Amino acid sequence: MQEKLREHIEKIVPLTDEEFAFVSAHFTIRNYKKRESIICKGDQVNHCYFVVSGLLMLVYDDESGKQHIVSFAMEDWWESDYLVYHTNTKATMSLQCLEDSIVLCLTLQDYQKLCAGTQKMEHFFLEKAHAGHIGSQRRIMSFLTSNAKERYEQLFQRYPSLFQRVSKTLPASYLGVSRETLSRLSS
Amino acid sequence: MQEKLREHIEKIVPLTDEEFAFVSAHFTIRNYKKRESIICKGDQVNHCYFVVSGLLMLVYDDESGKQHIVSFAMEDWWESDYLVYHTNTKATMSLQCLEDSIVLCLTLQDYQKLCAGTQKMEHFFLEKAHAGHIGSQRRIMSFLTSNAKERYEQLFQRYPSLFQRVSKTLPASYLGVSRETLSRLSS
DNA sequence: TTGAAATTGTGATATTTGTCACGCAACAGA
DNA sequence: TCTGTTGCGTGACAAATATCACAATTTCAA
Repeated sequence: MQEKLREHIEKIVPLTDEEFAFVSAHFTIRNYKKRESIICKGDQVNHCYFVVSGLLMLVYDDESGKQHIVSFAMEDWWESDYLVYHTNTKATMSLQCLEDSIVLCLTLQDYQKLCAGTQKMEHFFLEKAHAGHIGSQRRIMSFLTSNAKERYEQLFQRYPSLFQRVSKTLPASYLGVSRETLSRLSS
Repeated sequence: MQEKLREHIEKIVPLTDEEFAFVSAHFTIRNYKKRESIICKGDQVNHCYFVVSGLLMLVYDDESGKQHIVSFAMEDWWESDYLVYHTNTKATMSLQCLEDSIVLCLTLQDYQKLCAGTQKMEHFFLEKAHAGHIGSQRRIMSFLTSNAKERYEQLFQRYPSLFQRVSKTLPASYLGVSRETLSRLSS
């Protein structure tokens, strides 16, 4: 399990065995079943999560009861309600498992210790944050420049497997389209 | 000029005079006039920019000639075509001045030197990257949960001055709405 | 000052997308 | 196996938004 984390980090910064032992000691491992919630709306958010295996989604439920998927998190992804994680407020979103999943959990305190303790890890998280920012920007561009059909095609091209792993309602609410419209587009 | 940068950084990490002198030495200052382009589509992107004063926009022009505003950058903001900045490819977007502007420029090499040289700066940029990521996520949520009118109101509430500083075509193309629709919404 | 260009509002209409309703098929749990 | 739930497609219609056209106003440079 931890090996996956090491590989993942070492794509960006190489680590000695001792360094990785230090890093690794800050994570705890957890198993979740399909449909379980890792974070519920209103929770204190103490952890961010590295997905070892499985599939998660970060969801916002609006007042009218509609679900909006802010992001999916597949293997090797980091996820949390970051706004809340960094400001220590209560979760506005929930983080749910779409498949049985194994995650590594990191508390905010340990995250800060890791960053302060080894510049390598701070660098690693900086690179990840950049990648996240660039990814979000791509998604914003997609909203600005593309209609529903084009956004669907872009998502399909980027994550073809996603459509086999989850029901089509979910990509629809990630794309900001009703499931009926998505159904018509994809047929 | 550099004082603004120092204040800005010190909101996150305190710096000694020597430290700031070291940081400051990596930036060069530039003036641009309204309508000038700091980055043009196709350029090599060598710098990222800290806006001392003025107003910039990051724009993507699609094949059909439509303009899409990926972001505005006001005083105290950092901006660049980050994807390109970090991957050393050619600009897909352009960065234009909406007012006479003063910016501080940082090359990628110097950015890396700064990060490697002082953990404080790496930490500073990490915090900035998080804030950027959270901001993008907010905008994505806005696309997912809100119609044109609500998005307009959110933007207006967040940056009321923007609507006095630029023509209404621009907020429209930031919101992903035609200028006609925006005009009808705001009247 | 003056004339050209840019900005803005608004009507008419087309297009895209959402909503509601329904039936059928697949699937999971008792 | 039975049965309720969920997922999926699709028709009919409604709502949101885009597009095109035009006139009034403002801005700005010669």
